[in-house]
Amino acid sequence: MPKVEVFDKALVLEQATHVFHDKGYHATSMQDLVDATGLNRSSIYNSFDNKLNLFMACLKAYQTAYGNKVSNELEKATDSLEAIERLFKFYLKEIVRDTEDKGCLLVNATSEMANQEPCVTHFLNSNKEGFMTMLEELVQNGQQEGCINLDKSPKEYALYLFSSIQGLRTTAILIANKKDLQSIINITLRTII
Amino acid sequence: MPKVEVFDKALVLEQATHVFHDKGYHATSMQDLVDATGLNRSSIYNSFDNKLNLFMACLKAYQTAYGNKVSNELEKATDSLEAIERLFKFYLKEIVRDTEDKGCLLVNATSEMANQEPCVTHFLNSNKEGFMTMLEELVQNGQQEGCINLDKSPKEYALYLFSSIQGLRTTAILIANKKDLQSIINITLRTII
DNA sequence: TTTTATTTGAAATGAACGTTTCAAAATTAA
DNA sequence: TTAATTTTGAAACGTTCATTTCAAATAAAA
Repeated sequence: MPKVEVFDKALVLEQATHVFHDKGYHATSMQDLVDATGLNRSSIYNSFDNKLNLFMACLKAYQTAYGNKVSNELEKATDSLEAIERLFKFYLKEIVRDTEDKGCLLVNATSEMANQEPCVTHFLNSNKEGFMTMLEELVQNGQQEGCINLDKSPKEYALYLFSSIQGLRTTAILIANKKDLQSIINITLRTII
Repeated sequence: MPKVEVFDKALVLEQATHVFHDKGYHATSMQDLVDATGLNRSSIYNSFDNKLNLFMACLKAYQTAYGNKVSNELEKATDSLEAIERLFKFYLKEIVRDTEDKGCLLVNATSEMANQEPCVTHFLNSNKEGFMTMLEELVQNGQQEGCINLDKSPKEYALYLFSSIQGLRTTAILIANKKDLQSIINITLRTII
């Protein structure tokens, strides 16, 4: 009996994500989202309830898409240090691709909303935990393989790398020069070798 | 003949800055600013023209206040490495003081507005230049004094430190733990020693 | 005290905000 | 073909937005 949902939800999320990513949460209006998705207001509210909920769905979609890309990169590596190098290389590539200087949606959400919207804070904390777990495993394996030094614990190095990536993504908004960013990465990685 | 301005402009800027810092630019309404400053709308518009201009004045006030605090810290140091250590210690202190998890106003402005508002972008770029110049001098002196290694140029290390601070300020929004943040700083600084 | 310039208060401006409403269109199962 | 259910479109909802208006209050200069 039901008329079934006709639009491509993944595509709609992608389009909405791009607007949020470009303008931020508060500067994005529902009209912007209507324009970007081509959907009717009613359809958006039918599917996502409200603006914040749609934003949360965009955060999750962004996180998933990035997680998959990162996983693919890591699988190519033959050792854990190379995996970390590939991780940074991947971010550098993303930064260079980002000609609109949008930065990272998750980092931007941290700045704009982490101290204001509990559901965003919760999401970002979970994301941080997952990312930290991945980094810790990489560091631990790297230390066992002998390609990462033992000066600090996997947890400490993981947090250092996490913070470095956050810094890189913010710095890259102001500094487009690829060589400069590569230099930051080189110095960062030399620390753990 | 003129009736002279009666309110304390520095105080008003401080109050307005706090609101912008807490909620971000777009989430802050003129009503919020009226409430926070106690000023009448007309007085605000008389003195600052519009919301964006008031925000710019807040950025400048914040930058000046921070610059002075940083200068005071640096003067206490006996060598350039200690100066850099004091710089990071100062940021850590600021982070711990920031119980509302507001982060850094300038970093937040980079995330929220650098790709949208040309005047904000211009301000943040100037700020970056000034900060980089200071860091470069510190590194160069440190290298001449022999307390910072010669592996990389002053410019490269300065950018690395700049990016590290940006990362620290964003990471600290999600991670309140002082010990963890101190660990990040230790690893960062060990790199240049 | 009067004149002149400025600040203030309070209300009003029109536009934009997120969200709701509801009848019409659309689609599938019976 | 009819009945059931959902999506759609367009308009309207009340609220809030940044900004303007303007008369009244204020204060220094004449």
